[in-house]
Amino acid sequence: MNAFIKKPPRASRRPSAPGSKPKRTRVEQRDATRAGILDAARAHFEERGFEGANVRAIAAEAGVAAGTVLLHFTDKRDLLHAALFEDLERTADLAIRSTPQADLRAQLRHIARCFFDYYAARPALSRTLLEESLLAKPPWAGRFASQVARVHVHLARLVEEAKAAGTLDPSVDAPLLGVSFFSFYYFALIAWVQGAHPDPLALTDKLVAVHLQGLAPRPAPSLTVSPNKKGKPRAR
Amino acid sequence: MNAFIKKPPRASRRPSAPGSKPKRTRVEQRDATRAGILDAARAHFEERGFEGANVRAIAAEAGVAAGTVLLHFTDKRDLLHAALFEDLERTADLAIRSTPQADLRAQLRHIARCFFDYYAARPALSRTLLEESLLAKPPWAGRFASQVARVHVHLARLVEEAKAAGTLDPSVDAPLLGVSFFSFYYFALIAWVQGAHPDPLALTDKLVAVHLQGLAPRPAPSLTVSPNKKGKPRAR
DNA sequence: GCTTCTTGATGAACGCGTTCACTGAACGTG
DNA sequence: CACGTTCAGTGAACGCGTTCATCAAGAAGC
Repeated sequence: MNAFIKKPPRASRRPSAPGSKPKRTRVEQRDATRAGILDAARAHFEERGFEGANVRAIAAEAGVAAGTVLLHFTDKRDLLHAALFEDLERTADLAIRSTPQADLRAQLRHIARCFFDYYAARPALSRTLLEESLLAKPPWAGRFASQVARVHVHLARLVEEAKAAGTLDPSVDAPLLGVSFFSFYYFALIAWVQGAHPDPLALTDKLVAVHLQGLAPRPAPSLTVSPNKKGKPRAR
Repeated sequence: MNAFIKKPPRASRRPSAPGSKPKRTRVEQRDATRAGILDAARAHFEERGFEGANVRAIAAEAGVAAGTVLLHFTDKRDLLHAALFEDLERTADLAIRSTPQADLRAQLRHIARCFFDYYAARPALSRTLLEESLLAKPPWAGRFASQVARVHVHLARLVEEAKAAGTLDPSVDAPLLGVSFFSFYYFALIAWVQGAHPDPLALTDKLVAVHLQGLAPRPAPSLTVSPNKKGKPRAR
């Protein structure tokens, strides 16, 4: 600008709240601005979806300039993740922490339900959140993968427990069974998001049930038999 | 424009090819323009990916204005699908037509390979093509779903044949087994696209193998046993 | 306390997807 | 053949995500 003209202080210099705020450190300032942007982002994204929300409106609600948003977050997608990933992390924590002592099928059903609840609570965002959890680019891809890995470890532990309890054949590959579960879970979620299936939990449970049935302990080939043995899969 | 000034004819009035072209019908013109745009779109999308390609550059290569592209196609995504969906349809046709007479596992492996080859041939586009095949919006969602349904019918037929041949338990739900296959196939493809797994075909095959093992015919509970019976799943 | 450095913030400019007012040639009709 | 209509095509304008030159206030150094 023209150096001879002293510009007046800019309007809304700080993120606005009525009445002046005491001076604060840069870190406090940065954190407060970031928190305000995230709050506004959550509200906008959840209400209008990812594409329906726009950065200028989010910035306006946070009381900052659009450029400020992009100073704190790499881009619009980064903002979405920063706003909502913590909720997904809490969901994973809950799924792990609250897994009941029950048969494996019920446990897997419980875990699936926790995640489905997360998506069901955000219908306008479910497609984008799912898309990103599956196909995000670095660095978020790594974070989603870590989260899946965390749940996967938990699943493998549940599988080992089922083997020890005799409800799964000892030869079952626990990590691979975890991958099967994730396959069913994601397919059901995609079908739900696309409106092709109304109840992703029921579909997941069904697929899991058939898969687990096939992994039930089988008698060793033997001349000794027990008339009480259950062996026939449920017809469907 | 100023009615008193006669504008010279616009440059590149028609989609350009050196030398004048004979007059042609509107339908011919429309189809020729559309084909030229699709050719340019394929080249740009395959080379630079969906986001790396831009509509103005595609239009320039097709010898038309950007607005012309949007006259023929709803938006940039519609252009992508119009450019590449036929290839995916041919891939599905090939997968169905060339399924060998073999055990079910080999047949499913073959089908998966055909589709994986389609994605592998377009590395720059694989993520977007996969994303769209899973999560596209109408009307393309319907088209992708129809295609999946077509393959699903084929899978169910293969499953019934396996049941008839005695390699699957008669109680197996053929459509549900098809859904399991799609779950494994998509999970493996996502893992590949994300760089989390180098060989989607091997992963799919592994998941399918375990699943099918669990659906092998089981002896009815009986006092009669055959020492030759194979029954233990492969340990992993 | 002053000077210099660092960094949080700004908002206009830019790139690109999309819209739309306008153009002109093909088409249909009298 | 003339003329009104239809529609393929145009490209500037617009919306929105992102960039970047600039500003100003906190922090560090002397």
